[in-house]
Amino acid sequence: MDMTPQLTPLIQHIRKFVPLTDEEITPLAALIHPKTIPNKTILSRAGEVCHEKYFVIKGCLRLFIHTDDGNEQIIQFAIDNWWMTDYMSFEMQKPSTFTIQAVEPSQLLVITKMDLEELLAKVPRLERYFRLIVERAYSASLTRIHFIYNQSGEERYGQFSRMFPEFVQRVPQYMLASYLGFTPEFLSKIRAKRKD
Amino acid sequence: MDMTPQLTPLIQHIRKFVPLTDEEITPLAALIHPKTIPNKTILSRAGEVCHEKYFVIKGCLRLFIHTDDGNEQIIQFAIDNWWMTDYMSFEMQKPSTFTIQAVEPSQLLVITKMDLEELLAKVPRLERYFRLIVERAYSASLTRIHFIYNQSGEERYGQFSRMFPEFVQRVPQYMLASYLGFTPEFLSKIRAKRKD
DNA sequence: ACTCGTTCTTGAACTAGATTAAGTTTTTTC
DNA sequence: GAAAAAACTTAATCTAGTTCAAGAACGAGT
Repeated sequence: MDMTPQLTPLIQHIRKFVPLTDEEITPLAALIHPKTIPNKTILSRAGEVCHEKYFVIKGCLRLFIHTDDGNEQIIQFAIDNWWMTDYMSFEMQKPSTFTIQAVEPSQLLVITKMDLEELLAKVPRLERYFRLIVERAYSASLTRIHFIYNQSGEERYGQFSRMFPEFVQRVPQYMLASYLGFTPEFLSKIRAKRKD
Repeated sequence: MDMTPQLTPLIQHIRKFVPLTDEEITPLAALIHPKTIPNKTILSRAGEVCHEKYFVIKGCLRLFIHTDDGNEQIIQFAIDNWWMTDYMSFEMQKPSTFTIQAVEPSQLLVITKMDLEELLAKVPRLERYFRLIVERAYSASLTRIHFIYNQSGEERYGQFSRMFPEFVQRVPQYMLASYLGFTPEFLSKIRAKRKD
């Protein structure tokens, strides 16, 4: 019988990267907490220290920055089975430049900096898990830089909607435009062109 | 007396992030090897598996991708005290999309995938070190995406040369242009404008 | 079902940066 | 130290994407 139904997606995710015994699940369950939040909930605010790390079970988060001209630039989305935090702020416990906010009603798992350190002390194997996770995220972001430099906005949109067709439906278009690095007006034009 | 003079910069670097006893240095010294290479040496080639991870003691590496139109797009530079590898290829042992090449005569420390796994087994604390390193690199690359989206080429160049004034002298301008995401011609114009 | 706020669309005028091509300067090599 | 190769500059033309402005469609709450 499973004592930690909410943790299941995370445990499965961890086991894709490192072995995890049943005893090791105990401290995990003690230190990580489920949290259900409505759309638009702000989890971490620019200017404040980011104290928590979030694992998305279901839903969607965005990490964005306030630009000089008063807009919001979306740097990252997190959907099912992604960890999200401001790594810099979280690790150094310095004020964050980013804001993390829900873009849909979402089911999360949350762990604080303090509890994560305790967890890593108790289950050192997880250092490896988190290393492998970040390595993937880093690789992905380098590839993203390559695409930003070498593809037109239209090509990036095409590729993105081929890779995440359902996702394009889920978030407002102006957020997609922000993430892809162009204006909502331009996205509108791209879509108009494709319709015929 | 120091038995491992070449490892000193790495050991100092590691100790900024995690404690490291003298006994733990022994496996480190046994598995990591110094390597001195001339300018333009190719360390890892697109299409082949990237078997090694490089720590730059002195010099400079670049990681780039061959674009469809036959150019080279520089994704990352590595200078003193940076690790460089194609994380995706190295970790999955799948063919790499990137090429890693020296841009100056360089002094490196090299470790193979196999030896790294052995090292991590012997000194598990290093999992944490490598995690913290990649987290920083990941944060930096997200911030870079923000700058690419929200600053003009000229602003990016200005900021880059303020942050790394010596570095701008060291590498050819067309590489800088490639890294910053515009053409060498445009960089030329920026510089002409600044001269007066 | 109506309303208010949010999101999406369209078009005209504009600009940062690309492209092409030729010429110049600097560096490397024999 | 001459010749070849690599790196940098300049200028004219062109285009992907921005900005601004105004209107249309959608959606959630009462």
